[in-house]
Amino acid sequence: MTSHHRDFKDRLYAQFARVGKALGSPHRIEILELLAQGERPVDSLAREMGLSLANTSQHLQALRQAALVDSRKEGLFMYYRLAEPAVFDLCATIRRVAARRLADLERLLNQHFGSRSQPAAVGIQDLLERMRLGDVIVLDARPASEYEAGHIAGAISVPIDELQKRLRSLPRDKEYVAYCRGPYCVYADRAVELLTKSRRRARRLMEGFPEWRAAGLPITLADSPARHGRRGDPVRTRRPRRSSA
Amino acid sequence: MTSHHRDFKDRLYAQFARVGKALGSPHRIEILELLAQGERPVDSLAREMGLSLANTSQHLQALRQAALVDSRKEGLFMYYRLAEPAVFDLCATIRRVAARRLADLERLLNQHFGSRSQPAAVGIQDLLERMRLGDVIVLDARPASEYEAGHIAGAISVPIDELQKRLRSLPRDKEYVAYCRGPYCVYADRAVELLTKSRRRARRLMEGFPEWRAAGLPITLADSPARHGRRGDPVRTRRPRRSSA
DNA sequence: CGTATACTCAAGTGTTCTATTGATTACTTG
DNA sequence: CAAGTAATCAATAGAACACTTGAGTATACG
Repeated sequence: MTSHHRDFKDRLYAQFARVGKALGSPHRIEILELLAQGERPVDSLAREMGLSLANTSQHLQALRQAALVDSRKEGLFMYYRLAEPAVFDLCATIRRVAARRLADLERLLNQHFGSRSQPAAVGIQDLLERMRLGDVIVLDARPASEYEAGHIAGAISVPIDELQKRLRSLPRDKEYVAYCRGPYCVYADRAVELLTKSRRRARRLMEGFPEWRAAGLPITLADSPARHGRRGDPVRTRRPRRSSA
Repeated sequence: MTSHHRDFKDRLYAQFARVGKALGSPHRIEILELLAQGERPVDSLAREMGLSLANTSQHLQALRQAALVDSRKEGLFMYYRLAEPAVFDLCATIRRVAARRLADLERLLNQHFGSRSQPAAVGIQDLLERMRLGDVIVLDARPASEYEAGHIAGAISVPIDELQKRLRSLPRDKEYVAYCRGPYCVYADRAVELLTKSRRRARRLMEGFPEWRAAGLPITLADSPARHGRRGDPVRTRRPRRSSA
């Protein structure tokens, strides 16, 4: 009975460790954070992360083996997504533990953000309150495809790369709250910087879209599957009829 | 800026992956689950898990590097404990994802528990309700040292190995709820089995002590540091004066 | 039907991880 | 101070892992 019981325990913990193993690679964590924004095809991930296609594919296989992601094929593209909301919880908890306990991480963050002379970040509850009062513009600084896949209800999409040239079309009399992928994403910081330089009041949301969604707050989802073109290309989905462009 | 930014991201995710890596070994997960019951010295962990002392120590170093555990020295013994409650959340989330998504795990559990003809398990809320009504005996089936380190307020300690011989001292007119280390621990199942065989009404608590504590429900903590003797030995703490035993 | 594209697979290589062994350190006790 | 115990350290062999490269598969498109 005892050795049989050992055997059961070993198998049991081996299963749990399958999930843990998948979380043991920096690249795989990054993939999960990206997929938390919405589903994406392999080559889009590979390009963003600077990995080879084959390597990215292999990491995705590893994540699938650990049951952390699912996929769906559409034409040539294989779209991967988080298998369930709990997977994002996993990432968030890891971040929380790391942030609280790892001195190296704190040093790294101080070094990178330390000298930011920005207005304090806004919390999710603060933003909710503000939105109810209606005196705020919520600005999504992520790439357009991520906005399309899902965004905070009522937010406008201004990808960080386009903000500069779209500045003049943005009203001056409102206060801005910019958000992006998460607490460690810099897009919102850059947006706040640009907005502040142009004499607008702006602050960043501390959290990102995934945290907002996980809190069960109102979001707008894509009506059709996400689209991911390469930078600069005209975005193509299935069946592009050039006459209808 | 871009390559510098890549560098930052790489360092950032490397930090998160430090935590993930620590969760990638079955033995380390088991250690964390044991430490969730309360602090323990190295050799006590090693003996329970059937690992060598050196190996166990190394795993603990790995966990410490990932900032998941802390330690404290008392005499010859080095007591390890979870660094913070969020570490248990991590384990619990991993279990949840694995339970929902891994077919292998489901198969393993069916194979091991599948044929259990036991009364349905009780949830934490059910138990709370019952305790308020006062018609239930809450029985802690874990080893005495874990009970001493912390247990559900009002529970009695009946380690599973002693239950058989203590049966006659247990009242027959009450209903029992047995709990142990967690949902995959079998101590409570065995306790229910023995109690049922002796014509008592008994059910197990679905969750274990760590889940109860994580829910913020009332517990009783050790007044003094935990003690872990080897089986059968008289429990020794610091400064044992044989006259006062 | 041929070409291009997105992805996967398989093999190879260098690295990292795990567990063992034996030695060493730290502390307690007599 | 010598002996015993808990734990760590150091060295090592074998396994597992990550990334590359090149080939192979499936789908789309002209």
